[in-house]
Amino acid sequence: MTAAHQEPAAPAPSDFIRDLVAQDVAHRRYPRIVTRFPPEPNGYLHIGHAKSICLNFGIARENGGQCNLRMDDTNPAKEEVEYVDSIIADVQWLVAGWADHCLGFKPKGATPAAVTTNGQPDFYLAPAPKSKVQIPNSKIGTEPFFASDYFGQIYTYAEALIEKGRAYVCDLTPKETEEYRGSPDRPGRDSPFRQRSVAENLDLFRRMRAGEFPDAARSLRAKIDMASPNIWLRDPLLYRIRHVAHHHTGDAWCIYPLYDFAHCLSDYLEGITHSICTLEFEVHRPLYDWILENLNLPRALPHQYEFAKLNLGYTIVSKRRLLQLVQEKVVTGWDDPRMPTISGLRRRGIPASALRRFAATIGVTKYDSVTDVALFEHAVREELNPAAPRRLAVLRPVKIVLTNLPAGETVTCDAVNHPADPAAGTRPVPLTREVFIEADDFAEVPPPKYFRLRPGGEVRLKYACIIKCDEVVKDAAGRLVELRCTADLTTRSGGPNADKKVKGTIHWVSATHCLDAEVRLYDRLFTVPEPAAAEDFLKVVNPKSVEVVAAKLESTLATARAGECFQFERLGYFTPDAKDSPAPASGSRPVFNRTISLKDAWGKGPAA
RNA sequence: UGCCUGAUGGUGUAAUGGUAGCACAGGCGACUUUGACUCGCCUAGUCCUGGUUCGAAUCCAGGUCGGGCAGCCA
Repeated sequence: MTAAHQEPAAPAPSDFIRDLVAQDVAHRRYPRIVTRFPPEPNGYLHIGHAKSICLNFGIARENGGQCNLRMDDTNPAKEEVEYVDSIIADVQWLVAGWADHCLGFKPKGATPAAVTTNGQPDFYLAPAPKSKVQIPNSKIGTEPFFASDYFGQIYTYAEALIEKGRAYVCDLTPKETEEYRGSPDRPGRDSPFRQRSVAENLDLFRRMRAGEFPDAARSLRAKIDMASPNIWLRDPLLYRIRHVAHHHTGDAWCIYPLYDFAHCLSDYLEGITHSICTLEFEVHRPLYDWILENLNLPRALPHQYEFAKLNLGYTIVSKRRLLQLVQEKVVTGWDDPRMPTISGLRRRGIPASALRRFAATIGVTKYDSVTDVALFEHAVREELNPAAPRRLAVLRPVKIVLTNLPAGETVTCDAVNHPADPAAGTRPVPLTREVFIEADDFAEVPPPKYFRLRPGGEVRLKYACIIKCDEVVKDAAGRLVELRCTADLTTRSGGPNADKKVKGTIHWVSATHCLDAEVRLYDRLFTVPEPAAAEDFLKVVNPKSVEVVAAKLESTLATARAGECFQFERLGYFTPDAKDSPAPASGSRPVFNRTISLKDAWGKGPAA
């Protein structure tokens, strides 16, 4: 984006969660609103996470609060630092210029501090001062929150539960545990180890921690109710034994807390007020509350709220399946521009503001829906249209010889940089004897209502003049070689016949001044509206999701850099590829990605 | 057949007992040196059956249909 672009002055969004937050604010139930975005670092963030980020950061922003970025890293078997790095980069990019002042990071290495709250011992981990939030990853700087930084504290809470008789060490095997749990319509049975003494539980739990037992030999369980209609209240597991190194804590632990135990406590330790998650955690909420309520915690407790995650048409929004696409090399990586990952979308040229606009458009509800991709595409065009400078580029060139223009002569034309913004100015584009036009813009046998170039017909070269097609030259095989046309220079802007009307105006570039480039044209990755519902989603991958063309660009595009977005007139929005673009001035062909085509009422489909 | 939860045009949503509105998509038209943008007009909806009420998308009851939950995943 070359032009600074402000967030649209839209009315503050409203939804059922924001309404609840507003009530809590009105009743002063918390000193400050604190939310969190808690991804597990086992994959890259995608557009569904973008919805959640916009919700959590949006609420923080609208209430003068803060939103902590927290790695929910309690399962070392699946997690990697590559993922934590990508998550940090993606969140910062998405939030930049919008809610970075709300982004909660902690001082590097910080863990919850012992404090006294209302005369009671307590633990709390404050975010870093705002001034330092901008420099994550430096040695003395800040970093995201990590659930794994709370393992010590969580362990202490586990012992507290044991001492209260609310948790016990269970020796059932995983298989037996499943059998004892019962089923949704059949109550479970008590574990034979349920009545162990506090002393024995404490001893066993400490020995679990000390590494005396092999994986899965024992577990720590909450003692709640094996007959509960809610499966998650049937003595859920709190801790499991896993002799595995952790990406953040190394070999410090061989027992790891499960999500249900770690999450609510992480929220509490960070002073989270509103813990917002997706619908599948609804049945876990009673457990979330049970754990916190059974620990006599002195500060106000966080509460969990659930919303429907995003489902997008023609798209897969599932880390597991996205990982499959990467592993099976259906795409080139997590940041392939066809991927709905935040890094893929960014590389594709989608601005962060478009993701935010999209999030605001779809709102937040508990209704499980499939959002039409058209809503997303609209948000992208809404952001790009006012911001993207216009350029001329020909994707599938056809040569035109302007027979009345001498070779070597250059007619300099003025092209406007943005039709809606005179301040963007103009740039010179050279008209020469040989130019390229789009293959689509000539039809030897035009269909009805076709108003571009045809044999004997006239068309305007945008910003230049009207030309007439005198002759169609073909080779022996009948393939089009070139079009021989005459240019009517009196129809140039400012010329005596400038106002002459022709039905069509087409884009073009000078054959002698243009730049060769590789342009990648992307289409949807799947051929069906709901690939997630397909028997095998890999079988509905669109075989034509990318097409690479050798294009001719106006020479001013030589200095374009990744991150900048241009509208190639009549075609769509394009951006230099951040990974494959050659170094500037290297002389190699630049590589552009098509972010999105222009709407096309004529072709009724993706342009070009 | 257990528990939790939801249902408003094709899609996403608003209306919080008082005129069912907005956006997208679709259609028609105006404008146009982008078949874009912009502008105007149009199409199209409260899951069903009862009940409460002067008045129900909203409250109540019963149904129907959808989603979620039985990992030592999150």
